[in-house]
Amino acid sequence: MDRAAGATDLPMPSPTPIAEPSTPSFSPLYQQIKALILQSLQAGEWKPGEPIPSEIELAARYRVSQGTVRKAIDELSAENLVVRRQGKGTFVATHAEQHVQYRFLKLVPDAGDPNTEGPAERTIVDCRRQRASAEVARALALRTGDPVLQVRRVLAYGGVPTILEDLWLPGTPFKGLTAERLTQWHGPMYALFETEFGVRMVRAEEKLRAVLPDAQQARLLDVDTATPLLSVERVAHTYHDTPMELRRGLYRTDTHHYRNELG
Amino acid sequence: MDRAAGATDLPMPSPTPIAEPSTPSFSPLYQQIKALILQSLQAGEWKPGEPIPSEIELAARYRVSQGTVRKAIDELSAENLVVRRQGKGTFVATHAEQHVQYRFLKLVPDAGDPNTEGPAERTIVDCRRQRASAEVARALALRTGDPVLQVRRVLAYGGVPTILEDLWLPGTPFKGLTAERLTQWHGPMYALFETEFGVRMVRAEEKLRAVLPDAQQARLLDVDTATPLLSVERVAHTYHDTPMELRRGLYRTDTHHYRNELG
DNA sequence: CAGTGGTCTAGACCACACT
DNA sequence: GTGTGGTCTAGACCACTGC
Repeated sequence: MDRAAGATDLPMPSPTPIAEPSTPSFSPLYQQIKALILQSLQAGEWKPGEPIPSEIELAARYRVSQGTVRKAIDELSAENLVVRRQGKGTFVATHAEQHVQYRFLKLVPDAGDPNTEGPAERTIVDCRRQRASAEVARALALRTGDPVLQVRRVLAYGGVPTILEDLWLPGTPFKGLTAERLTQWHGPMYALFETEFGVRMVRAEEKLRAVLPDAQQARLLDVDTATPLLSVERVAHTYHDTPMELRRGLYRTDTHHYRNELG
Repeated sequence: MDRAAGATDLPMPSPTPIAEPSTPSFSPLYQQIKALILQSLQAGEWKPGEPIPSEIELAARYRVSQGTVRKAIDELSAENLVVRRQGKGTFVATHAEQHVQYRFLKLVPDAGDPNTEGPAERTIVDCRRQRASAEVARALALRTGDPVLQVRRVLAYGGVPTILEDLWLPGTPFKGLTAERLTQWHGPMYALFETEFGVRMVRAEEKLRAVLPDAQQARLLDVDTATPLLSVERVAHTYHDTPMELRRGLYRTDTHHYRNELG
């Protein structure tokens, strides 16, 4: 069913937006608008932290009613791609904001709230360019042998090493990322990815397992090899579900736990 | 700011619903409607799986526009308390539905999708009434010594014991729950809670840790005591965030893993 | 004050499911 | 066809922000 309409009547809207790029399929108007906004988001038309145009402006731009734009933004907001602030505007979400910092880190101390714990002490153990193994290539949608960047780091709380992480990043988007850059950066790593490389992590999935560390891992976390650790394998995605990071974490769960909400 | 209004003008709505019970505070109209619907839900006015009144009916009942009811139901739907079905109606959500069965179980097989795995083989190891320890009482918002029901069971997949669970349930709402009832029931345990005891689990939070089993736990899971296991402590809540179940699970993660989505 | 998002209404039409 | 939820519009007013 085509929705094309000769807009002659007044209450008869023209549900076909004049669309800047062309949208292929047919779905509710607000979904099309959402897709268009998403494109602009991905294209970097508005940067993280910046306001996007007001609902009225967007309604005019796409030739739809404000209510339709509203519903599109509602969904983007529900997906944490955008943040609404009454009286001010709608802003591109960012990992740099104080409120939602470390959104993807679910490890919290057993006692006391995560905010009083203070930031982790970070140590970059290793940072090297290399070629993607088959496994890494699959996770990052690359080809085996493509250049990747591997980072290994330790996070400690109150002097106690608690998290050991290995990261793999696709080489091309992260050209220029060095151990020094990582060391000097203060704040969430994903915020650095945004500001320095224009890569915004939007969604991630994790696989959790209980494992024993090998000798090297045990040493870095200051535990013995019989201490069970929480293994967290994460694939983080940017817009359009493009995988952009593989992360393997080992968490000590003697003083912390992984907190999860089930809706 | 009071919203009371003498509805004389036409486009001037009367945002104060005639409200059946009285709603205490002041919030957007649709929030008040949502709260009213929630009350009916909790009171069991409509049972799980049954349709709630149509949007038009509810709009008439509460003296608001359909759009306002719609927004209220939108939120209830987003919170999985209610399920909309186009052309049919809006239904009270239930754990008995095929599609969202085992919504709270995040353990999935490493290979193959969870649906082909088939249902777990369930074994009730223990089921007894006893008095709440301080710890259990705190989790369930009871007093120490209050009657509780404790259940221990093992879930196996393809003959391999994979999950060992201890459950604590408040004694009063679950009066009459026996090992026999549990054994004879086929389907999700939360579905049994709904149909037999009118307790609908709505939300839960979990704390995950990597641990080693004690001798008895190891035996029940057919592993040795050096095998790291995923410990999952869950508190499940019914309406209004009332805790109704404490569950401690031990998951084998050699063939399965705990899958989590980060938005 | 003007501009933004947030709420509410009213009415039209569409898509879907029963009967 | 009737009734349900789903989409879209238009317009009014409210609440918050910042000039």
